[in-house]
Amino acid sequence: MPELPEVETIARGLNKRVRGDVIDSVWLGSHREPLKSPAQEIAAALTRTRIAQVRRVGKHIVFDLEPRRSRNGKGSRQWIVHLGMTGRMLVASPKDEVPKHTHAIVSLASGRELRFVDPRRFGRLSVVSQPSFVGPGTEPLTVEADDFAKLFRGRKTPIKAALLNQRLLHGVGNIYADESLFRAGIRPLRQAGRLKRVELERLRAALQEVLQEAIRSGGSSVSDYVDAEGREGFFQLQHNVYLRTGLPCLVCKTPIKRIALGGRGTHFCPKCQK
DNA sequence: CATTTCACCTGGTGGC
DNA sequence: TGCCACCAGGTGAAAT
Repeated sequence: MPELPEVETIARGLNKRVRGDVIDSVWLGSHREPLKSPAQEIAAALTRTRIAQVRRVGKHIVFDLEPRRSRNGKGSRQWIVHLGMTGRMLVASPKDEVPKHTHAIVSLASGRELRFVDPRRFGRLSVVSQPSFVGPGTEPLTVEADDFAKLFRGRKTPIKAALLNQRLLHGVGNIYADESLFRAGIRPLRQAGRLKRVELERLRAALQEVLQEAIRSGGSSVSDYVDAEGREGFFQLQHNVYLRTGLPCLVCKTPIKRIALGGRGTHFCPKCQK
């Protein structure tokens, strides 16, 4: 569900609301899919730790946990949450009704709860103990021109597929790949390695603009997405191509085309994008 | 390696 | 109303 702007919005909201709070106890549901390690291990690693901060890395929410001051403490850990397609991470009150598909409830010393809800169960919870969690790829918001160009050098795959590859740029998903290619005037099927330097620079600028604007709008709520407080984003109102199949291009009125690329719906304007 | 395809899930929508 | 096909912010394993 959520891409970089949505995860950024959620992580900022969580950081604001639960930074400094202490995890008292953890309940995990019976479905195995959302857990990357045994429930016991995850619950044990989280229980009685303080949340030092919450941040985003790629599409992951990272809770930096302060080490417990016990003799056998293993040092600092991170609780890593990936929301998959339909995951939500919500700050709630224990009095609030627990929605269907709730897979984890983390009770905080402040009396509130963190709830992980995910109907499709593509999301994942894990705990790592590296000092700093680094994502699979390069951060799109800050990547510079030379590094950006280098990522695509020699690649025969379509540029859209390359944008979705988390080992290259992490955080870009289907909405913002389509939207940034539209803004850059580049067709999704163009071979990544054959893009000219000026096109790559247009693409980098377009991608960073569209991600920043989406963060300012609190993300795109297409179906499930809400932030940590349960509020929808509104960047979907500014989409130029995503899910606009057959509708007139907002620039030239040509109907927006939809193709399947690597199993993902891909939307573009056949006239504006070359 | 790089690239492509498909399975993993539930739920909403639209056609008949 | 029901049934069915298709679609959906994502990955990761297996095949090519």
